[in-house]
Amino acid sequence: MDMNKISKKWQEKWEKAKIFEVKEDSKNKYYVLEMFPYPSGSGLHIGHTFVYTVGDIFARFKRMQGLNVLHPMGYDSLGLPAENAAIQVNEHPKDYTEKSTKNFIKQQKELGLSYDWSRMLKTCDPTYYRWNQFIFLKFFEKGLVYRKKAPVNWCSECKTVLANEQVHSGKCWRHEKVDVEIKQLEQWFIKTTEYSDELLDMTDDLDWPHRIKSMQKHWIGKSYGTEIIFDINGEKWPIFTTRPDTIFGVTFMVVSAQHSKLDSLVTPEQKLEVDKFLKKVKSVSEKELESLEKEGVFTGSYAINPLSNEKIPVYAGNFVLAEYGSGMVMAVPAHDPRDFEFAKKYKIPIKIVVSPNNSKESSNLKEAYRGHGKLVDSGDFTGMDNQDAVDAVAKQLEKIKLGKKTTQYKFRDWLVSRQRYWGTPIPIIHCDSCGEVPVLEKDLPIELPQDVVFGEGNPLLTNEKFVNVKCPKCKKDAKRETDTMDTFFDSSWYFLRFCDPNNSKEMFNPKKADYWMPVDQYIGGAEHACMHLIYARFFTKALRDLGYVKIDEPFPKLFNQGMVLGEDGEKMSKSKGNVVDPRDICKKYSADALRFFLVSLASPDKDRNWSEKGIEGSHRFINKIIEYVETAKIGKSSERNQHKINKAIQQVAEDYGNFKYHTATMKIRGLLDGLEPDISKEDLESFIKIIAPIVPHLAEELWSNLKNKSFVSVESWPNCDKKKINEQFDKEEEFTDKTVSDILNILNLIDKQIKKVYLYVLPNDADSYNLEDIKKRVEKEVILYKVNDKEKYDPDNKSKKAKPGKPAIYLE
RNA sequence: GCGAGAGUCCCAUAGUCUGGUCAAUUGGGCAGGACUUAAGAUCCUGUGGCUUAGUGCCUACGAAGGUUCGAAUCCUUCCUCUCGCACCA
Repeated sequence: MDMNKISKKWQEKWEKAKIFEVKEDSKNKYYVLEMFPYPSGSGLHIGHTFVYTVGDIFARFKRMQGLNVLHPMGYDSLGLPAENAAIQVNEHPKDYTEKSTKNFIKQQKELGLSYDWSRMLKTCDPTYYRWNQFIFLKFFEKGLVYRKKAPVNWCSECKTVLANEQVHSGKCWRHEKVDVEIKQLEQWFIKTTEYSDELLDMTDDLDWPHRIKSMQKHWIGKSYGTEIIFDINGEKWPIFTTRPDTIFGVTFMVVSAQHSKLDSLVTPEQKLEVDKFLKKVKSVSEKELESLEKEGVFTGSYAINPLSNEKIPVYAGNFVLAEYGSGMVMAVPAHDPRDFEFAKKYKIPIKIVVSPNNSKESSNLKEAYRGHGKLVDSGDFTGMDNQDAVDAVAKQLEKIKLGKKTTQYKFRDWLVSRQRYWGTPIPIIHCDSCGEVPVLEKDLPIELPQDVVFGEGNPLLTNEKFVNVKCPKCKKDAKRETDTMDTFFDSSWYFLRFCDPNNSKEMFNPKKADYWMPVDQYIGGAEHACMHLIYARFFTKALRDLGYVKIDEPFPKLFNQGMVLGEDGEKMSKSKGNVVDPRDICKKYSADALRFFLVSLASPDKDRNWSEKGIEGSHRFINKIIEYVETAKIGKSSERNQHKINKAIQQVAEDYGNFKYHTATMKIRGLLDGLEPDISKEDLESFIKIIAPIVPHLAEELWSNLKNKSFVSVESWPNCDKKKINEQFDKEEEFTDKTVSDILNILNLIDKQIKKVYLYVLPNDADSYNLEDIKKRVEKEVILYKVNDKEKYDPDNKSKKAKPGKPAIYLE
């Protein structure tokens, strides 16, 4: 059997018969989706192959279970890497992307993935991204989009700003060597924080891997505390603290060096010092900032402690985040390690206000005390347990209207504008008189102009026709926004577009979205925990509140597949030379062998190492399947076969449904191993159906060889006839194995020439041994007696040693 | 530091939720055998230790304790590893 020919044949037949295309109907729907790829020039890598295989097996299984399965595929084809790659080879990003996408599609088809190709979408098509623009405008109308000058993350390699989510440990998510710089720039933001609470609360109900949920929760990072208002120069400055109980220990304040109102705090005498400090802070990246020693400078201003009325100096510091809380903190060096470090450095007094033993001596304090204790030196609160004081102080502040209990989030609004070409143009026009004016809906899409010059700065600025426009409001000369949208905007709603991908009137028909959504099973890598998965959830909620969808969550179930590592257990990389190209594997062995191998290695959620020996093993197994089916005697199934098949129908279904493909392959191996040649057509067909989700091409071929006209891919999963399951057969297998093992063991131990093997079994067990099988395996003549057989040949009187499941043995 | 997860017989992996049927699944490797002129493919067997005509015993599922008649499986503590977040006040 030429597997490659077969694969191609069936791929063509599937496509021609459109068997994976679906419409809304009365059947129960099931939406299976793998995160769509970013099509790169280098083609599909083995990791892609793996996720799509994982998703495809699931989709195929659900389809066979009779569900109306939507399984679409698309391409996240706008974005920076394509732009950069295209520039490097001196091509236009559009042409470059088109080529890459074509290549991806070709390779995916070669894997036999059961997509509804009629729904294929590409985010770089204006027919798609016009709806990005539409959504942007709707968000704008609703007040979910705004422009603001803020300290933002800048990647010098990407030459654009980045969202918070795209900064990983101070580095650009795409350039692990590039430190992100903080710049003050005017940028577009999406008010993702509007949904902080809902995003946080609803994570609990999601059927997602623990760690993804915990990562998201962390990312949103809700903390409960108290807002306290300090008076500085007659102005009210709120700060956020989780430790209001230590308010009497505040000996200084620190405002972020990036704080927009820092200037107003700096006195003329301190201006020089502060400027010097700011210059120094500016030149360091966020990453360095983290490892850096805490530094600061006195601003010259003083704050008034609302409870003690003490006058406390205000510093500007490099360790306070401008964007968290109010960008200023109250510093309690005795009870906070950061404040302690700072106070020691600048010789600021340290005042103990919480003590486990009433001690107030701070001069020999080695580190901040963060434990519990009684309040000391704390006015009316002195003597109170500090945990009780958290509430008591908050209450008191509330009473005098200088504070209140509140919550804070780490989560920030999403910075969506990018100073690059290959993205969705932001549909806004800047007018000197009218300000930021949204493009009219009828003017959408704002298409990306082809004619631009790539070089320094945003290429879109080089197309004057694109930039110079009339203001939609006052018709005067105006400038088009040249920033484009973050690529994550595109992927935040593509799953909705799949419900109605060719609609040119609406972004999707609401009824269709109602039918298909939510995505019943989403599948993808963990790297998107705090990026795509948060944005997509936000979009769904925002679109719900705009009336476009009815669901609250797009992906109630998420499955994270593991990584495919190189043979050496390292991440595959060109420099390590451990890269495996799926195309080569397909050619050498077949798509089915690759699919089978990838899922047979380990449970799909775990990492796995590539193994050349392993793929050979899978290839061998596939040949074994072919060999069996071709030599099977079709007629009536032996009872043992009926038992084995029916048991497998049940067990494998359970494994497929729970992403336990690895154990499914183990059971399939076990099944084939024990199948006898005599089998009914129906049982043989069941066997083919069982393997079909993993090795679909082979299954179709075997299926059609049985003179079936239909596609096994859309046949229904076989019914398990429980009456046919008879554990006696498993017992027999076990007894037989053990007996063979025993006989061979004895043969090994003695060196007599043996011709005959006599077995003496307990009468009850007599049917539990497969004598033929034993003969074949020990390659000797075997004679079996019941122990109570009067006529038996037993010169050594061995028969008395027989036990349940264990015959007595005599050799001669 | 905080959070999530994991540690099983040469390697990988199943079993852990629902304790006994577990020296423990499956693949790979290795070893022996069958087939073959030979090789390959295929098939059978073995692969913790000692021991034995198929037996029995010991040691074992990261370490140490505990619960139990009984633990790879439940509880406690510890160690190691992986991943994510990280000056969030």
